[in-house]
This record gives sequence, structure tokens and C-alpha cells, in this order.
Amino acid sequence: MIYCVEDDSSIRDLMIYTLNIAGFDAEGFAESTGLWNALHTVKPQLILLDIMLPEEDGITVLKKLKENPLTADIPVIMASARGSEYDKVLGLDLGADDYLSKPFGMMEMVSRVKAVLRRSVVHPVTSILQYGDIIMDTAKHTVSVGGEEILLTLKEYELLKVFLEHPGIVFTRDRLLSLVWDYRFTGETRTVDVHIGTLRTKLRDTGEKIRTVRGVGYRLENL
Amino acid sequence: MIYCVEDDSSIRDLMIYTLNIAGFDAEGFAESTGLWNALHTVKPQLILLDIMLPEEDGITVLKKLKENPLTADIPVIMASARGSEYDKVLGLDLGADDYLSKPFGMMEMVSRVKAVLRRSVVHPVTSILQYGDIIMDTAKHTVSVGGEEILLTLKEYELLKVFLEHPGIVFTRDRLLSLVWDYRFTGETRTVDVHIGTLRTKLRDTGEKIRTVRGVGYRLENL
DNA sequence: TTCCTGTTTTTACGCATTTTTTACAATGAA
DNA sequence: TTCATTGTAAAAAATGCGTAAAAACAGGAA
Repeated sequence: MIYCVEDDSSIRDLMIYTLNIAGFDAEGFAESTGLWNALHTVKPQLILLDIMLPEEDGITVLKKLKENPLTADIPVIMASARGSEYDKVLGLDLGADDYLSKPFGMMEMVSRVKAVLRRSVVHPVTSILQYGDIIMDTAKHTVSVGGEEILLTLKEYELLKVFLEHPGIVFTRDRLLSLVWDYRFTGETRTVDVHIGTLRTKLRDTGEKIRTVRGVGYRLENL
Repeated sequence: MIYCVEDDSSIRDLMIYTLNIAGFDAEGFAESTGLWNALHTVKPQLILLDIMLPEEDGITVLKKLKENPLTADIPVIMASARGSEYDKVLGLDLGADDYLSKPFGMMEMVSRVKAVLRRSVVHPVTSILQYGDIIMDTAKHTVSVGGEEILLTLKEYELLKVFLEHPGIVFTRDRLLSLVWDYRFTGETRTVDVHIGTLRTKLRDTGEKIRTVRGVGYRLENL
């Protein structure tokens, strides 16, 4: 998924259209609010960002993106009609990955998008797992829900980690036992259920997220 | 002056050329011996260091740089084709300031160089570590809390230093042992706990700052 | 050397928290 | 309804942590 923030709707439509043709999922926004909303649901591979925008300008948006650890690693290509060197430098310095100066051709855009994506394949050195408003920082060993830190015991933490690493996948109790515990034996035990229970109550305010798959195990609901 | 250690001469030349265009003095070396010689004469603002090198590899070079107080404060950006997580973590943990994964674009390189330099300008002569009202001066080897100097033993000091250098990050007892002590063995010992204990009492008036992460280790609470 | 002093490590144990088990209630499919 | 499965409160067991106190160590002075 590529997000494209551009106020001129004819240019925006053309960009989306071209990106689609080139095989990318792309979504466009006229100004930054749309981008911020979208970022809450799906994290894109790349953002195309115009500098001149109504409301919040592109430089500010880029700054914000780079300040937040959740979005800092999303590559950004800046675009602007103001071709001055100043803008370029400013944009690149803040961590933009490339620059398109208007008017640019669609071919050029696609080739730059591809180049940036190629480069940033290996990038993710992030210790952060996100799922909706749940954020787990494995380096700090903390979990927060909606910015509020919640305290989990070790088993709860590791259980949640397994789910966050594989959202949507069903895990049998045996599988969870062997992942989080190091049980070799697979005996009758309610241990997993109990921990799932406490996890659920601690995450209650986030809505019911851990689903029971009767006769099989548990899985984290897909967003 | 920026030093650039890279064995592939075509890449190295391109890097030097680009850095020059961007307004930097830059000098390149095919392997680490050149770097060591150059360091005796001119101390650079930054070093670009490839991990895969003939003779001495980049990780070793980085270690040496960070061990020597004369060179420890030179920012280093590591570059490597081996994109494995392991390399990254290792590099970053040893004190590299950023990471470039090959193949990288020249634009990206310049923007990262600028970013690192910008960061290191803010903390000139970084002999001072601060966290809330705790101030550690690594040059003077002193620690003060709220202006009042406190006396720490060597182990307490080094333990605190690790935490101040990585606020918020969890350290297991094993990790702390290998960082502050030079234990190879990983045995059952309460040594770390005891020192954490004495540190805590000496820092008591600053509020509880060192948090226990049960089953894992310790971390400095985020401010 | 021996003694002294301050630091570091080990040992041992109490305590609090976490984890597991147990037992039973609730649920849902057939 | 029946029966297997799941949820969970409460009790029991296990574990991990903090810390006092003893032991070991290091360095300096006499």
C-alpha cells in the first residue's frame, strides 16, 4: 500500500491511477488529516508527500512522521512545485528518502517509488509491534494501550507477543505451550486458558481481540 | 572531514564524490589500516564504515573506535550488504550511530550523514549524560543528583552509565554482567541485584527510577 | 609481611508475586 | 437435552527478587 498526499485532485487521481497500473495498492488524500486517519489502520510501504498542502504543510507532516517510532521507518518521497534548492535540502535533511520536483512525469514517479522501495527492503530494525491501539516495545519490554502503559506479567507478555507477531493465525494450546513455555510434554492443563483469561481482562478496554476457536485454540482477530 | 572505509573502489569513489558535492571534505580507505593511520593526524567529524572488509572487519573496527576515548565520540555509520538482523543489532549496540544497508542511494547516504551530524552537534563533547536530575560527567567520572554530588563505587557507576546511555531499554542480568563485568560465564549469581540495590538507595531521593522487569531484568524508567 | 579499610561477591532466607492446579460454572454444538 | 469444551475464582505451589550479613578481595600504610 502506498499513500499519496496531494491537494490537486487531478494530479492525485493520475498518480493513484498510475501506481495502480504499476501494480501498487495506492490511496490518496487531499490533506494530511486523511493520512493520519489512514495510518491508524494500515501502515503503508511508502508515502508520497506534497510539500504545499492546505492546513498542515508537507514538511511538518514529514517531521511528525519521523518523530513517531511507529511511522519513522516508512519511506517518504517529497514532491513540490517550488523547485528551490532550499526545499530540497530541508526535505532530505528531515529524512525524506527522495524528491520529485513538479511537474514530474508518471514514469519518473514510478521509477523513483520502485527505487526507494528496493532500497528500504532491509530496513526494519524496529523493536515495535503494533496492533490497533496496542503497542508493544520489545526493547523496552513495555506494552501500552492507547498511550497508557499496562503492566503484564512475563507469561502474559510473551503470550501477547506471539499473537502480535502473527495476527490472525490460530494457535493451539500445545503450540502456545511450546512457544511461550518450554514444555516438552503435552498434557491436559488449563494453564493457557487462565493466562488468556487474565490477558483478556487486562486488554478489556481495547475491545475483545483474542478470539477462541472452539476445539482448536486461540487467535488474534484481524483488524 | 568525513572518513569512508569501503573496499569496493567504485562505490568508495562514488561516495567520496557525492560527499564532496554535498560540501564535505571526505577521504576514503580500502581497509582499516588506512583509517588508523589517518586517525593519528586528523580526527574526522564522522566515519562511514563498511562491515565486510578485507583484513579487519567493520565490527572489530567499530569496537576499537569505541574503546578508545580519543575516538569514542566520533559518530559512525555502518554499511553492509549482509542485511541480517544480527549484524544490525550488533552494530547498533556497539555504538554505531546509524546503519545503511546496501545497496543504498547516494541521496540516502547524504541525508543520513547530515542527520547524524545534526544529532551530534546538539550533544557536543558528549561526556555528559543526563537523566532527569541525575547528571553523570564521564570525563570527570562524577555523578550528581540535583546539583549535589553523590559518591558511587566503580560498579555502581558503570551500571548507572549503562542505564543512562540506554534509557528505557531492558537489560537482563546476563547482559549487564557482560557489559559491566567481563564475565564469560553465565551462572546463578545475585551480584547484579545487590549492586542495583545499593544504586537504588543512593539514588533514593530522585524517586524510584530503576524498574525491575520481573523474569527479565532491569530498565531505567522513561521520563 | 600484617593490618586496616573500603569494595565486591556470595550465601541464605523471607516475602511478594506469579504461575499452576483444581474445581466448578458457563457455553455452545449436536 | 447431553456432553465436550472453555472460562474463571480460589487455593496451592513455585519462582524470582531484595537484602542482610558473611566472606573474599584489593590496595595502601606501617
